[in-house]
Amino acid sequence: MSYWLLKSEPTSYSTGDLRREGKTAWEGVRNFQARNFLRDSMKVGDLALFYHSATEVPAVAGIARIASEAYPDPTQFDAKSMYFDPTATKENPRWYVVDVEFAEAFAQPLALSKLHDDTALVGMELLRRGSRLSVQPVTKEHFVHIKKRSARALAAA
DNA sequence: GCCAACGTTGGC
DNA sequence: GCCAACGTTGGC
Repeated sequence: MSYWLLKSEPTSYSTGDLRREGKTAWEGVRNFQARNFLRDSMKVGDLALFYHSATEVPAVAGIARIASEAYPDPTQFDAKSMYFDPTATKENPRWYVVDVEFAEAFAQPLALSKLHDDTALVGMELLRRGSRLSVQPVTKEHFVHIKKRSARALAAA
């Protein structure tokens, strides 16, 4: 079983949205490295940190569970979608999605600034300067540590 | 809004 | 295959 981190701008899709819907197709990944992780390495049952990016307080806000194998991203074929890709064909899709389902919303999101202060998280891809990868692997140790920190934040609140 | 870092495209 | 130009991401 593997661990991941998924970025989303909360104005576009947040942990609250996932909690409400229960499950969603993780659409719109348009970076090859991120796609390869989705398509080739994610397995049903894997867990992912749900990260809120490009927002006032960037933070890990919850946990999602991978709920399907990868399949072609339907938005690449939809001329009306902002994710439309004219180079993609049904025979030769370029972009993929997995379904993700709600697992947990942190009572108190763990801010990026707090994560930067945490010596247990040294080497985490998210904390690398200039890191933009929207789908990234997370070590089990880092995943467990962040989950524990969120539980402590909950207990302290 | 600024801007550094990064990924992709396309001319050569 | 190189690399400049461009567009995007995302923290601040």
